[in-house]
Amino acid sequence: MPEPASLRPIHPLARTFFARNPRLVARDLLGKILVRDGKPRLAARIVEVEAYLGENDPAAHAAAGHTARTSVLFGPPGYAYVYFIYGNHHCLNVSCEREGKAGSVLFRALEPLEGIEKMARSRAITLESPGDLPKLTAGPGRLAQAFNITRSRDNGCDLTSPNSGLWIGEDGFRAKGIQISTRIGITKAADHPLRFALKDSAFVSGPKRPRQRLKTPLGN
DNA sequence: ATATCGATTATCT
DNA sequence: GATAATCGATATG
Repeated sequence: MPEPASLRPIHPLARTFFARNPRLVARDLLGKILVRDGKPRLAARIVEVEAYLGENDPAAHAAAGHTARTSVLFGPPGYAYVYFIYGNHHCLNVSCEREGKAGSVLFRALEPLEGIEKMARSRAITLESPGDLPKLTAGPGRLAQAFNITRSRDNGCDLTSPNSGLWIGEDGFRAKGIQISTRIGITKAADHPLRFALKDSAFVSGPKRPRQRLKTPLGN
């Protein structure tokens, strides 16, 4: 698989970026880049995220209150909240708001940019065509596996600092179209428009054609 | 000490 | 579209 042409330099985001309402952070994270330093470095553009609004959001883990598990969510903004789900998968969030006020953004899908072969090895899949690329990072569990993100290794790490080895940056890319829809895989508070995706990205998770509730026009 | 369930994925039909 | 797999956090006794 060919590696894409070299990117513009990637600069880390400031902590103030995350010290806001999760919906704003979620929207603005589209087009930013998740980086895992190493040999080679891994980099992938954020194309799908979901906002979780904290203690008053029944779908958020923070609704359980401040426990050992949710501690990072109630801490300062810009830190990784990693949880383990369904006995198999890790998922990555970044904390938002401020110390004492929970809120986070779940990373749901990425477009691979650098270190694609390494991601494929971590995912234990063989890339046979460009059409296989979404299998690397389309879905929260998949992207965590591609980046070797685990709770023991990464929970609580500072995503604004390249020194942590896992961080979020920007390269000047401007998101063009943004698709807003309801969050996936939850039962509580399921009907709020808190899922954000880059329109027309082939790397977004979930149904290919976003479930169209179009009514058939009369006369067809 | 034990039971429940989940911010998912892969693999079927 | 449906479902099995799998385990840690949490609630309850």
